[in-house]
Amino acid sequence: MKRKITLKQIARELDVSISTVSKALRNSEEISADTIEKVQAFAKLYNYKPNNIALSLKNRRTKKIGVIIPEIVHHFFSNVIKGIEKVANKHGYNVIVALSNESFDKEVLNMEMLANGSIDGFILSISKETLMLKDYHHFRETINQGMPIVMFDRVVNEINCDKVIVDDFDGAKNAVKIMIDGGSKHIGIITTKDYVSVGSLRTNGYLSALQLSGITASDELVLKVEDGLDTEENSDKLYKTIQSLFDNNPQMDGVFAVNELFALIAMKVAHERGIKIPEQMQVIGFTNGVLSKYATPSLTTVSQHAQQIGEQSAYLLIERLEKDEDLEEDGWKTVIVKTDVVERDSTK
Amino acid sequence: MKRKITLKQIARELDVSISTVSKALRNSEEISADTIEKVQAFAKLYNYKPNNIALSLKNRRTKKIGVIIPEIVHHFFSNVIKGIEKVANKHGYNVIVALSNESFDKEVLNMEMLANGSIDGFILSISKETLMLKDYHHFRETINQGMPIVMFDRVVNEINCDKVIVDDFDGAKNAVKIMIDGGSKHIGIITTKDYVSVGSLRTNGYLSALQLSGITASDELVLKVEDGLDTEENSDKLYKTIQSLFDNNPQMDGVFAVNELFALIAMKVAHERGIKIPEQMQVIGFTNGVLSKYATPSLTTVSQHAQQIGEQSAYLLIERLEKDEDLEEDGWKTVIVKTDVVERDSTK
DNA sequence: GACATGACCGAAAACGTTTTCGTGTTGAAA
DNA sequence: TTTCAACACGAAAACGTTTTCGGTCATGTC
Repeated sequence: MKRKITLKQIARELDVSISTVSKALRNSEEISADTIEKVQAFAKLYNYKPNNIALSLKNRRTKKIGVIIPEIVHHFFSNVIKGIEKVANKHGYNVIVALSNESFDKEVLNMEMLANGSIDGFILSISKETLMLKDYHHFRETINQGMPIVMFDRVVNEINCDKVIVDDFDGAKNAVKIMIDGGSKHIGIITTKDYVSVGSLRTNGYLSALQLSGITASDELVLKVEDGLDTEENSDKLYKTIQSLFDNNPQMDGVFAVNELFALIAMKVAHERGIKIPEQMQVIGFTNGVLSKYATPSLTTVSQHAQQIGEQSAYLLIERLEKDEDLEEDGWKTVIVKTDVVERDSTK
Repeated sequence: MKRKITLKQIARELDVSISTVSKALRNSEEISADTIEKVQAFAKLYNYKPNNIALSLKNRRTKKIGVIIPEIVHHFFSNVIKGIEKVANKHGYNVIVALSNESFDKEVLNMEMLANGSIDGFILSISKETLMLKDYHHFRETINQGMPIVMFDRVVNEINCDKVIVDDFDGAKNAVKIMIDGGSKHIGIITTKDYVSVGSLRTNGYLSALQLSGITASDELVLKVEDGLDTEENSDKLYKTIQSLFDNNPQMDGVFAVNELFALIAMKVAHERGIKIPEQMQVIGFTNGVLSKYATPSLTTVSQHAQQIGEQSAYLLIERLEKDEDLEEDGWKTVIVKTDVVERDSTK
């Protein structure tokens, strides 16, 4: 098995020094035209590419950004990454993705693997388990060692760093308001446990919208889905949980779900029970993915502009990376990206 | 901004040599218990972690696997990655993901970025654009430079490497047979252009099933969707294309779609036209993701055992990586992972 | 007292780059 | 012939590790 060719090999082959080869390849003024041509021809022939590892070691920077996301399958994260890549590539950075699968251990592990030299900075969204455990030591350590972090979507106040978030509260409030305007009186919400920051923010937005319209909230109508139920294995349990929301609230005429999956299942349950959407029940989801568009009926959603979130995150990180090293430490920014409600056929 | 602590700094601080520190940290016999304790305590205090870049350079291996996939959002790829990670982690490897977004240029770019030192080997699924252009030079070059590649799902005969594929032909054949057994006489297929290998294999399976049952195939019933229509921006065009399949074939009573999205849209179109599923039309998709399960009605699919595909790919790659370098070159393996039909409510 | 034996530690090379500084060889000016 | 710049190139250090090969002691043995 052949190895990649190195400067040293080229040098030996052409009977010049390593330095000469290096300079020739970068068209240095110091090297004669003859030598430059000779070296470049040889390098091209053997398809020489500088070894990135050696370069990283020498420059103490990799020009790579590490992205850690909880789940790869959500359309939201996919678009965030698209946004990150767009900005990163424009600035000469590459993007590397690792997954936490919503697990604390994997998050820590993957961060350690990348932090020790593989990348220059992180863009990440915190896993559910981490949020539940409230153990943020790995973020602190990473930052302490001089590696910047930008958090998006699922952020946490306890850590000082740049952040990009969505106006979850207002987004939820607007969505619920639309349902109220459409005539819904008994609106249920399918959300996550409160430790997921965006979940609780959206829940509060929901409550606020109800209050503004003089509707008294009912605990019965609030379903906080336990963690781990949104995996393939536990899908039946999730299904039953949502069915019970319908069982407990026969008068329910609207559902606000904090993600696409929850909304889809709610529509499926409604369909099974002969509840007509949107006539007898309106449904709105959060996150504007493909599922919403192709659901039957198509789902009204709160769109998050995921790509924009990615772009903003990349900007913040690169700005910090390119800034003069030991300048002022603080001045962490938090960028808020607005949401829009995309109305489709699941609302009136 | 603090930098990560290095062996050299520890050595200076403790007034010993770098070698001593290195050995002490690895509990070498050569070092006295006193020194070991002193060094380890200091290292722990300052949270010393060896610099992976330096290690990679020295060892000429990174213990990292690079995965390149066309699209992050498909449940299929998500599960493949899960499988890869499972096996990789068990063998002490880490996994790094990069996206091609179905683009040839990004595929080449990302491979180059990872190939030059960042990883030990690739596991990848070829982008549609690459398949269309039939330009495989980047795969050849990578392999020539001694970096092994394992291809999965979308593979290509022109390249010699280990491969993991699905029995697309048989899977499609079985699926169509189920619809025929269920009474469908005019079965349409929504597939991709032929250069996507799995697309054409599935098309052939469909044709074979028809032939076996004495049904003559009709060109009208075969819809080969153009590339690029399955992105968010072009979703309307895709929609219209599928509508035209219905328009051209009013007698159609069955649809076989080569992916989840196509199947979902077909169901949506059927629903709009008042066609009852499965009574008046049966639908089967390929790939068993969440969408199928939660569609209304739930979708019968050909399940691909994505995780198993990932595991097999990782096994093949690691086996090759750990093998004695300059042993026999060839003997490329192709592993076939079987499919199963998961029957749900969209078939009788 | 000479010598071997361990115990403990350090110097240096190597991985592949880039870059700074130095050095030798020209040809021309003095 | 000497001197000096310009030109073309090489040596070496540095990035952070691991590992091989010695080296320096003190101790024990005869």
